[in-house]
Amino acid sequence: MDIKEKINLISRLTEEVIEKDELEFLFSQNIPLKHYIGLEISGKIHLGTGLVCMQKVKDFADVGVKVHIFLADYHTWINDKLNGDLETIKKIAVGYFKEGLSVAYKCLGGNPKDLNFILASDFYHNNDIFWQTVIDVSKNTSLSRMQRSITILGKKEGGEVDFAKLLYPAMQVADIFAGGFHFSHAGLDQRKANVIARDVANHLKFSPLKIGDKIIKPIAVHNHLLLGLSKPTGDSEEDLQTSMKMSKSKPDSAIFIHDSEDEIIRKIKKAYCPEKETELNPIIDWVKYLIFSREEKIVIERNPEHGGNFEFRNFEELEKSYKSGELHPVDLKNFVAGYLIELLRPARDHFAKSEPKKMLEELEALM
RNA sequence: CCGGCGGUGGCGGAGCGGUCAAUCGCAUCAGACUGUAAAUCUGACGGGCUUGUCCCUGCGUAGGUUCGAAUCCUACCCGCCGGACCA
Repeated sequence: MDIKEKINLISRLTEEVIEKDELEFLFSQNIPLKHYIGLEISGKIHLGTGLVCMQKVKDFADVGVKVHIFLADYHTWINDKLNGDLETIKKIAVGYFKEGLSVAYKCLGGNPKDLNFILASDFYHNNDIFWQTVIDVSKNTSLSRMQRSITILGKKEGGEVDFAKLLYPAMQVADIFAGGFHFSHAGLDQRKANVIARDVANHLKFSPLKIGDKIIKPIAVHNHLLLGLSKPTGDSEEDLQTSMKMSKSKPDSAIFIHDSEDEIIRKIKKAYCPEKETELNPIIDWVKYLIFSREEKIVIERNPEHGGNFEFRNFEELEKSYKSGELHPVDLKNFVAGYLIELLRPARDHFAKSEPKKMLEELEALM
């Protein structure tokens, strides 16, 4: 694969790559490149993580970058998820979570053996460099900036938090440097951490990121955040933005990788999906990011009485048809539900087996 | 540790001695309307059933006062704010 193709693959369907110009330099270096994505062990794996993030992970793997999934148990603890109990979180991380991400990767056609999992607490154990880097990052970042950055934990800016939460961004940034990762991949919501990483990159004493003698900044790759299935609400633009994201805490706004066929159908059926409207329309969003990310062409079935089947060769064609009113929400929904049922079959089957099933049930008992 | 304020249903938030299972808003669920959803309207929304001017549980926890307490008193726990301490 030539460099141009690599750059295209890494950049495709992302919200942004900071800075895209630096990709060419990196790929031309002929050194092993390392990718990182940190994930909190916050609950069941939904399609945002399982399919969108993992698709990008696969893009990295496909261009020959070594991919690392950082199971952020400490961060999860700080963020009070799963009862804020570190031992429980660890167990779920190396059990359910690892299992789930692997099988999600498989759904996308990847080989789970390519995934390198790192448990945060293992990584931190007896790791002076990491803790020194935490302090190093902190010394190069102001308190107010850290306070603003708590949005990466899903907290409202300016909200009340315990002090540990202010440690979180510094730890996340330190993960990148202490691990020596060239690519910091995350959802767009994690932008603040990655921007801090780039801002402090030239000032770190303990573990600057280097190629040869040259200090480089980690390249931030931010993937799209899938829209939730419920109607976005809120007065301010900001509220609107947050309310439309898929969220584990809103049970029916998300589909989980192991949801049953009936659940998938039920959730899609009750999904917000205004006719002719393609902005803020979750079903349209899903078609773009979950389906056209992997299909050259799709055929949508439609009752002959409504005019017969459709064939679309790219998202733009579908979008145009939908906007015109030609493609009806119900036909689109049926297609998406059917597609997801097939795509997720390996995950569903896997979590029907006794061991994984037990892991899932243990997790559900905690929520 | 001291002081102030506060802890009510999934959430927000009324009530401040009886008529309180607790106004109201949101969320949720069901139905009507649309080839989906949304919006709108109707109903349900602590639990139970024999569905009733029925029973049980209930307003941070434990006691107390009172014929009667979510409402008053005491202690304790938790949260926020301020202060004190600071080798």
